[in-house]
Amino acid sequence: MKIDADIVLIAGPTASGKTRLAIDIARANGALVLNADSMQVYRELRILSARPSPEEEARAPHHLFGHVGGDAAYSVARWVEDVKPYLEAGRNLVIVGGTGLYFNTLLNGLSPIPETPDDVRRKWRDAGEVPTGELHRQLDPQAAAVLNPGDRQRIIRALEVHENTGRSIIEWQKTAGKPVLPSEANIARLLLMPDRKILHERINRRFELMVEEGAIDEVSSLLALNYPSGAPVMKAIGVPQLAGYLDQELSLEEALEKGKAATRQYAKRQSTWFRNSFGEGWKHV
RNA sequence: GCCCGGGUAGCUCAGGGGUAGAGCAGCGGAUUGAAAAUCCGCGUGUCGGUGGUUCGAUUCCGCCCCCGGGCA
Repeated sequence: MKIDADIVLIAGPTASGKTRLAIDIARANGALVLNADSMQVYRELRILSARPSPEEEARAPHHLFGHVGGDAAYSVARWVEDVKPYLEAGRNLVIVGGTGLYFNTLLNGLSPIPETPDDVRRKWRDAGEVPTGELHRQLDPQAAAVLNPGDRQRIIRALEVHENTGRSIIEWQKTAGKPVLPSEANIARLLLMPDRKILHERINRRFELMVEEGAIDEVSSLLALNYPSGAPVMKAIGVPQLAGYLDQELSLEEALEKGKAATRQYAKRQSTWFRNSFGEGWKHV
């Protein structure tokens, strides 16, 4: 399937068929496939993150898949830095994934907030015992007015930015970022949005397939690395559930059910994002 | 066949003469350096069927059906 564009963006919820479409287009377009999925970047999760198999990767060049370790402090900012060299090289690209934030950043950029040094970041992230409501009370007035009192992750981010820069994150965010994609490029945006019922069936089947293909061993190897429990890779869908099975807190049946449910819930959040943020300019395929 | 227990939301179950709730599942929404994260919102229902009592029955009574368990 050839697409008349230098850069093809493919978005869609998990299990919607992105990988296959990306490979087809990359082959037809002579493009390379870039990953836009926040979990497929992690080396340790090939099966559970539904990363393309070695056979699939052999059908077209794949980049930014499994290229970082789960102990890395990865983020959308680092992902953008990883993508830039490919844009500068002017290659034909297929950028595929399910992370709405990554696509938004590609198209709109990030506000120019200074990077938070590790010590400041750690100070707030390690505030484990402090109740979220207490952290919310420590926010600057602007952030306090905007952030939900229960939204611990955004509260912590706002606190670290304020401490590091002396300015509210809300102020910083008023400065729009610069789009990452070059304005002169010919860009096609494709969105896969299968019917919810069909998607659920595919998700359920795929989770069982993952376990048949060795997802439990994958989790057990990951656990052996002793990464901090808060590391993003440890929160990937399927990891906590299968870890629960390995710890004998869940039966295999329960772990499967919880893993499938978590995946369905994730697909729903993705669908919400795409439905409401990816309007104009995205073609449903 | 008889005796118990039970049939209430998709699932597990609570309730009880004024047409019903909880958890899970599900649905809607937000989303600026952890984003597969994090957060906000929403009960979606012939209360097994059918007669009766009652102003009013999902609730009480009768009969029937179904599912467990026990006795034969």
